[in-house]
Amino acid sequence: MPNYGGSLDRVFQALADETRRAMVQRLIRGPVSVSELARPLEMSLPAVMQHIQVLEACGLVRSEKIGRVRTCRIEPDVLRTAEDWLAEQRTSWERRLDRLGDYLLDDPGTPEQGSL
Amino acid sequence: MPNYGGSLDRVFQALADETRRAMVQRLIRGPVSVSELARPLEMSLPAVMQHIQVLEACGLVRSEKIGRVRTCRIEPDVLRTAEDWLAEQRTSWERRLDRLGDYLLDDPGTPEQGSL
DNA sequence: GCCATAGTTAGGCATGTCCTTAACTATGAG
DNA sequence: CTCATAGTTAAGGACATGCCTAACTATGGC
Repeated sequence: MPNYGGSLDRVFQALADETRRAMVQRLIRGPVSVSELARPLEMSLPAVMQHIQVLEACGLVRSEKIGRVRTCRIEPDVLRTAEDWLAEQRTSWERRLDRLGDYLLDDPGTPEQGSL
Repeated sequence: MPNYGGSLDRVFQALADETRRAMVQRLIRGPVSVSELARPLEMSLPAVMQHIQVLEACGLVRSEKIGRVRTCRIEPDVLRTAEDWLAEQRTSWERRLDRLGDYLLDDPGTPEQGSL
């Protein structure tokens, strides 16, 4: 069972914004400069910068400045961390359903309750 | 390719809080009353109620009041929606890495750039 | 009917988020 | 050097979030 630290807070928070999800989807296709990232977005450059900072703060994105161009790239590990947490919940749910099914087949007396 | 609507905003937002993730984990184990949900949490009941409302608003949780007890249960579909989005990003990333590998093996001239 | 239990509503406060404009720095082209 | 490009910093405004307390309603046990 992974640890997840407090980092899930920041990752899910980062992904809870349409603009930042669009940025992630763009960066999945390959590294890109700040102004290239900003181009399809209808907002000021400082606003874009702030989104990038949120993505960097949670480790979803890394960036490097060469000359006057900052190039951003995705960091897929953190994306995986979030996916893992969700998968863990889903499998817990599925295991519970299985146990519940077995139980009901065995002794169809009392309905479900609590941890079972 | 799924649609995801604007619902991902609310789901990720809901999951971006430690307390609400703890609630989800508890509810995965089975349906539970409001005060039972509140017990392990160090906050007032109204605060717990507000968290439940957030979880219900994004469809992660459904609840039903019988007598004076409100019983909450998880709604796993929405959890799956979030997981699907993340999986989609990851597989896009993996496919891109594959294409990149093929390309570099084929003609190791120009480095990666843009959509490739 | 009386009281404890379970939940709800209302109001308020501190902090966080998302965006803006204005002014600024640094780099590359000519 | 001069100018345009690429990005950055600072300050502030509008609104959302997460929590609280106080006061309230509804139900069930006796």
